[in-house]
Parts: sequence; C-alpha cells; structure tokens
Amino acid sequence: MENRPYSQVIDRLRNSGLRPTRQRIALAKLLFDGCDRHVTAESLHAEALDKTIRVSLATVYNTLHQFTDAGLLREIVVDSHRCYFDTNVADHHHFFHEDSGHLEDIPGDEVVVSKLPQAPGGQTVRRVDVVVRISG
Amino acid sequence: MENRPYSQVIDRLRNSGLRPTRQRIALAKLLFDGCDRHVTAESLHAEALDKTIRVSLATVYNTLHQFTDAGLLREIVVDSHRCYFDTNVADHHHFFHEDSGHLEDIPGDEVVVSKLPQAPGGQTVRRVDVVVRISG
DNA sequence: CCCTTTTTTTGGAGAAATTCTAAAAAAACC
DNA sequence: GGTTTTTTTAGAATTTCTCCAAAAAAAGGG
Repeated sequence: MENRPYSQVIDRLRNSGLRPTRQRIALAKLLFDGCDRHVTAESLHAEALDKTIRVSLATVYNTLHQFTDAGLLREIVVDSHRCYFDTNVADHHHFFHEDSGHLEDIPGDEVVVSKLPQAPGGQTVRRVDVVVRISG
Repeated sequence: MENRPYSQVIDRLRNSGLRPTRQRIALAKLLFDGCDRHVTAESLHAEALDKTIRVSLATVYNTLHQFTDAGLLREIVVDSHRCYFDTNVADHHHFFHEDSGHLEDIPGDEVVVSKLPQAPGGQTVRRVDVVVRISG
C-alpha cells in the first residue's frame, strides 16, 4: 500500500510498546530486512550514516537496548569489549571467528547439549549459550 | 625448603618463559593458591593492594595476559564490559549469576555437548564454551 | 488543527575498562 | 660489576558505553 509504506515495521514497534519514531523505524528497517544480522552499536550507526539516516549514536544504543528488552533482538556475549546484537531471536548458537571478530549463526538443531547440571540455590536458568570459537 | 620459599612458583614462571619478577611471583601466589579462582584485573589488583603487594594496575593487566598466553589462566567471556580470568584451565564450563556478576565452575563432565557442526571453511575449533546464565 | 503532556532524541560530558608510551627499575648474562 | 634485555610504572590515551539536560517530536484531547 503506497500510502502506508512502513506499516509492518510501525505495527511491530507499536506492538512492543515503542513509539514509531523516524529513528526507530529507520533502524528497524535496517535490522529486520529479512536476513539474520549481527550488529554492534557502532556498526549499525555507521551503516545508518552511510544511508544518510540522521540518528545519533546515543539513540542507536538506546534503540538496540529497547529492541532487546522487547524481544526483537538478542544480545550475544563473545567479546569482552563489545556488545553484539543478533536479529535472530530463535533458539540457536554461534561460531565466533576469533581472527576477524565475525559471528556466524549455528541453527538450534545442530548443537545438542545433552547433559546440564541443575542451577544452584533455586536459581532459574535464563539461557544456555554455546560459543564455538574457531580460527584459521 | 626455607631458603627457597617460592621455588615452585618461580619454576612455574621460568617454565613458561617468564622472568620471576617480584610482581609476577606475588600475583602467581595469589592466583595459584590451590583453589580455583575467577578474577578480573581490578579485583586482583585490589586484592594485591590489600595485602600490601606493590604492583600497578598496568602490570596486573600485563601479567594476566602473559599468564593466559602461557596457558596458566583461561579467559572467560560472559560479560561484554569486563574480562574474567579463571585459574582452572581444565576442560569445564560456567554458571554466570546474572544478578551478581558471579561466576561458578561447572565440572567438565556435568555438561555434555553431544552434537556439534563442523567448523566452516577449514577452520579449527579452538574451544567450545558453554555458559549457563542463571538468576533468582 | 492547537494546546498540553509525555516520550524521544541529541550532543557533549562523563564513566569504566583497557591499552599505550616512554622513562626508570630490575633481572639476566658475561 | 658492567652491559644488555626485559619488566614495571604512572599517567595519558583510547574505546565503548552511559548519563544529562535541553530541544524536538509524538500522542491525546478539545
């Protein structure tokens, strides 16, 4: 529908309780373009500037966290200096290319953790992350 | 032997190609006291100062990295803002208490990864890290 | 529409963790 | 011992990320 160009993105933001501002719509369009993506705040900000989307780095940080809280993104911890965000929120794991810092999805069914201990002290398991570190 | 009080630590450093300096000996004694430990540069530095070991933060950073390169320590990535080092270099995994930032070892045999994909593009798997994130 | 309220964005300052630098100190070697 | 090499150090610099307070934009009536 030509007169409601971004209606799907807007609905998605609204459903997450986020006002569909110009910046959030633009970033959502970059992130949720169909393919699975791994971004950092800096990389997404650079990409936005490249496409002449006016948005501040602070807003990119805010938006990534809001999207994560809303379940639209998942934070991945593979590097102790930098936050990665994954547009694939399905159950899956990762290859981490140590040489390049590049992240690659492993579909959920290709990794099987067949034994896990119980969480200590009545705690709840929030997530089990498997990172396969590879290099040349 | 009373006249060679730290000879084991000194030998360990020498075997790793590291000169047994006062600072490295003191930090090694703190780290390798028998029990498995998880430290950050800041926490180890604070502990050293507490025991009136004169050592700079820069040296603690250098030393942790040298020990890691020598295989005496292992770096654990569970938090994208802080580096943890583990004195347990045997095959094992971790609970990460999201509330407190506390790390807890899981013995190697209590986690079984029974299926893993092949590393892409002729790369070598360096390590498989399993982090079980828990909270109250 | 226009006004009011609420939320968002922003640039720049601030914070936290880590690395760099270059000079002084310590260890190794002969 | 004197020389060479390595290590330590304080402080500056860097990087990533967060905070702040003011300006801008969105929402919600009339």
